[in-house]
Amino acid sequence: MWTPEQLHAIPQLLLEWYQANARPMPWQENPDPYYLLVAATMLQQTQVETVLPYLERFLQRFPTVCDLAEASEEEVLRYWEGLGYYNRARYLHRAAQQISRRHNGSVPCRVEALRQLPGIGEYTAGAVVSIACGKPEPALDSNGYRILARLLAFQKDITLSSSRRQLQEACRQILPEHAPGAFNQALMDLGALVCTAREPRCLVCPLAEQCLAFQQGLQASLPVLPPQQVGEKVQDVCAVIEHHKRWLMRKRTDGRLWHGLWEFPRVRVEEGETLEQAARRAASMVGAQVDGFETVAVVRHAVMHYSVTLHAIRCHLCEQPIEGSDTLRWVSPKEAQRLPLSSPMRRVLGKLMQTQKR
DNA sequence: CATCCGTGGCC
DNA sequence: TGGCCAAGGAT
Repeated sequence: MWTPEQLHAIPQLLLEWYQANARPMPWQENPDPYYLLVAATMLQQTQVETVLPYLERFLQRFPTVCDLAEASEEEVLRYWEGLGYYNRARYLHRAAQQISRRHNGSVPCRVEALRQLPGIGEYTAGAVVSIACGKPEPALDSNGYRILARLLAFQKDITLSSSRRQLQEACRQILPEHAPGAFNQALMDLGALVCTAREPRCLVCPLAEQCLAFQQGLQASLPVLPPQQVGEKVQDVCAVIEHHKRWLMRKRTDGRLWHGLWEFPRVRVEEGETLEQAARRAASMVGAQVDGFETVAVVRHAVMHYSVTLHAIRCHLCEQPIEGSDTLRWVSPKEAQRLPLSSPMRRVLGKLMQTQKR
């Protein structure tokens, strides 16, 4: 796999580059395992610049494992709102509760123990133990896989589990025992700053001389990735059901998209269906009969491979009132603002509040 | 192994 | 505007 020359030169050159070019991270002063656990979880599929303000707010509110374990899921989600992948927040919350009970409130520093916890995979466990505990474990993220694939001119799809295993093994062979945390972070910083997905800056790369892809002029066509799905355009409607200046909101509990977040009852517009018909269907989903439809907001957003136009349609409750429950509430505008919402639903609420003022 | 889960920035 | 991408993990 590696030539003897690469085996020695790569970790050396990478660590030297890292000493001069490391991006400052808030945990560098105090690499606490709990801090790293929260940070690594937030950083899953999410860029550093996006995470940092969330991380600060989150740790200020939940400074210890126990603070997080004792909080309500709804409050945890409120602090996660806007970061996406909300299962991460719910798993982290549960992990904190398990650490509280089974590990006396201190985050374990063994990969096998961490991997038992919900939401913690190979990357997150490796990041925590290597950075917070100095243990020689790889922490390969998409940056690491991309860099290793280019260094080795690796020709197979790097998202295959067989490829991942090979690249993890390759990483172990060059992982320095004395500085695993710095090495792992160096891979991520090099991937973010130099060995980028598009237009890698090979002319300033410390590993250019060791990189088989660069030598063969393949850096732009590696790594090999699977073909991706084509985007689909869809229309959604949410029903803003009003009654005595309150709105009927429901909590999503389908275990899928936006699980645990609140919304105005929402449906996908079906083929041949009008927006008003869809609004009736959204209302009937929570047992409400409505009339008096008026579009109050149109919000465009993207979810995964869908491109969504969300129409918020205000309507009035007719006939008997609807009973609230754990997952259904009549809320004042002020109460609505305090609920955890998805980003598009937060924008709908913002427009509603604007029109309310006038 | 395939699919699902968010969002914002960039070009 | 639309596609791509980012400190992945669960089912």
